[in-house]
Amino acid sequence: MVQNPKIVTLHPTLDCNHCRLHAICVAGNMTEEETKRLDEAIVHVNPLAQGEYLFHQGDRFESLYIIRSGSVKSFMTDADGIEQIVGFNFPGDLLGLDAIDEKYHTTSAVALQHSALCKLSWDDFNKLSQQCPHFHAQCLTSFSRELIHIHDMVMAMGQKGVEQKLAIFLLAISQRMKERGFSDKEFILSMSRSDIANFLGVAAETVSREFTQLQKEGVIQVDRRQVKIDCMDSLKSIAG
Amino acid sequence: MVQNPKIVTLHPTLDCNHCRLHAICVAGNMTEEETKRLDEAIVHVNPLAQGEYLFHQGDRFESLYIIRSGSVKSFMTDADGIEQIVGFNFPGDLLGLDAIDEKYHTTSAVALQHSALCKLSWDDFNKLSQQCPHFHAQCLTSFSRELIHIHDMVMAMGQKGVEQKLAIFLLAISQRMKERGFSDKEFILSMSRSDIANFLGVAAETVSREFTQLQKEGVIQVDRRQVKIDCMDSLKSIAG
DNA sequence: CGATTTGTTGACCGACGTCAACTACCGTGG
DNA sequence: CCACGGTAGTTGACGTCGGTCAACAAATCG
Repeated sequence: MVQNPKIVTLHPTLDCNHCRLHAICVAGNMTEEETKRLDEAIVHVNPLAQGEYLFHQGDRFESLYIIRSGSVKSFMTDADGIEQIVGFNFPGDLLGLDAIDEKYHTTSAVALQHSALCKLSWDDFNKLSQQCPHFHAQCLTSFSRELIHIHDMVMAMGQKGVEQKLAIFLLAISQRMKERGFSDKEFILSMSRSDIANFLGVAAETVSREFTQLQKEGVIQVDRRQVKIDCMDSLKSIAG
Repeated sequence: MVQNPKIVTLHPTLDCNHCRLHAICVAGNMTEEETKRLDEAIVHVNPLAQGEYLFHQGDRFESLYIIRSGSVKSFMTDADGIEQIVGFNFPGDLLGLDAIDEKYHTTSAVALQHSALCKLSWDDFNKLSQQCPHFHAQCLTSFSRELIHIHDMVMAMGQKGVEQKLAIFLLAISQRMKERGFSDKEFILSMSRSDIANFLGVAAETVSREFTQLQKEGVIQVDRRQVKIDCMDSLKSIAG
């Protein structure tokens, strides 16, 4: 499933100081002393294969996770078994925040591809955020960013047509690729059409149609999960 | 605009120890010493009239706010001037969290009725969360709860029909009323039909129609903003 | 009291969902 | 290596849910 190592894979490293996610991760912007403490608390769990769960909705809350490589989808399931993907997560992202309130996970997280993860127990997290001001600040930032992302998504879902939704989605992925040092013009989607459709609140067929539509308009080129953005400006103007 | 003081208004009190929001507020679950510190940091800003802004999208981030009485809507405006309400906020809710990352507000907050507020500067917030473990924990909880709320909303927007959306909305309001010690069966909506519509991502006329529909089905009684839930179970089964 | 805002209801229409057929790809085993 | 079945994605035909436009009613305000 790792379709293009050059683009998608980050080489896992052993400690936070040498991790190439430093700039994005909660572990960024910390003093050497703080980083050392974090390193001691972080556990490198076994990598997940595609389709494996990081945690299930309803699981007792024990730890937060940071993605080191790969990608993950977070989704919730309602009483009728209907699923809604609430986010796609990439290296550097902090997972499990939704479980803090109720002490059990309110979403499930499943690997979209082979993914490596860092685990940080809730106890250690609390100790660290008490003892390390920079870590505390970084966590709040991470939390805030999560809110912003989902607000953008709500805006898209509530007010935009399908073409706009898809443009917004592609731009969001593009942006995240860029932040992580990859091409923002050409990348491979790690999620299926139906994942995208579910995330955007539309039918999978509609996503298909809009992909080909955007291609016909010369804005992007698509071949299955490979995407190339030919005209970023057009895409942005469609996104509105 | 205060349509029914018995239901909507909370009497502002002077210090957190005697505030009746203790159970809900970030100020809850704290030691006496911690509460004292918080009290010193909290500023009781002038109450807002209906329609007044607490902050505007784009404003520099300086403070967080806690609602003491009344209610507030939070919304974002995109480049085209299209608005999307991302949440309704009630006494005890913490506002401004979305501004932590970028250091400016990414949403606007406007009072839906005469509302009293507590202000807590970002500096003081950081000091408090370093010095008061319980406050720190409460803030994270508050943050997490905010995420859960918006996840529920995304689920509704993405996967549900209009009748379901409205049922879910009413149940959410009902729940929040209950948490705050009011009737969960009978309450007054502080927001307009078009606010509800915008929040749910549908047309205002559609909200109107669904209200009358739910009334015809004998599930609720509606008279403008006054709502009475006659059959909570039916409402829940509609919400799915 | 008229003016304005807020909410309701009806008629019509279009964007998107559903159903179905088809194609391309992927992994497995012969 | 090919045969095969299963999954993912595309495309078309058709139906419908909810949006839009418009008229009206009710409440609020000056």
